[in-house]
Amino acid sequence: MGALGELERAVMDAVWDAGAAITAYDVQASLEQAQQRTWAVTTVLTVLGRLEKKGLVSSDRSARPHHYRAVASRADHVAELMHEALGETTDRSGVFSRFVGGISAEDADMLRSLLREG
Amino acid sequence: MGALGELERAVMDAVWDAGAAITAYDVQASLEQAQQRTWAVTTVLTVLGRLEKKGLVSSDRSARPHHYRAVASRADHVAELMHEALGETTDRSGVFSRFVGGISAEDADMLRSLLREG
DNA sequence: AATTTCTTCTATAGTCTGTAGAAGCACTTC
DNA sequence: GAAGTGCTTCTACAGACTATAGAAGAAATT
Repeated sequence: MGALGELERAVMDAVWDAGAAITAYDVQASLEQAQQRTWAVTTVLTVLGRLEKKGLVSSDRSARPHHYRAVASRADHVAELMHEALGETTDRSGVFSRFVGGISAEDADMLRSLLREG
Repeated sequence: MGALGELERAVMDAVWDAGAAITAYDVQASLEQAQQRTWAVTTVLTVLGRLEKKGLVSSDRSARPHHYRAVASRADHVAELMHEALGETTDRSGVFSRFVGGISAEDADMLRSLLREG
């Protein structure tokens, strides 16, 4: 539900970029590499816990350094955010028109061909 | 920037629905009609002030009951949210594919024709 | 059993939102 | 011009959420 905070966002990026299940330590290392600072592992664990509560990650607690994985792909997540933004808006054509007007030619091409299929 | 709270959202809806510039009292009345409760005008004014700080509304403070208006249309706002969600995502086709897969046939038609033009 | 490794608990400070009273300013009216 | 009336600004507080991590507890290792 709620939008992600900055660190939560960074952690999700680490999880997504990992592709597979990773530990808090992996996330910690990934964060440190991506940003220019360090975080306590407990901080990372707290955030992972919150992300799990939000349904964005799931954990395997049988393995000893617990493993975390993204529940949905980044693409799924982003697409869902877009749907959420759209919501119940009645003026769909107005929204779509402005949306389409703001994307690159490449993006437009992709959308076009995706709409052809289906 | 930050996502809107529930009341902020309701206030924006009132402003958007008004179509033109409206006063805090108008918003108050609109809110009361839309929901099943009342708010102090000061509450509405505080929220309008916050929305102004966020750049979502602008105010004309020369008129005595100050007038507020939406800076962007609802469609603009929603389209911008969608762009923001998309952000720098590299896997555009993955996102678009999932996004398109989740919209109605009517929406798809609209998008298709909008993409044909331009 | 001692040590190391990892997790859970607990806690604090900061930001944001909801909520609105109190106090101030301006315009009208006696 | 004193007094109301209507509107705005100031100030404030409580609740939620986020960032942050130490301390303490549990488990695996030596």
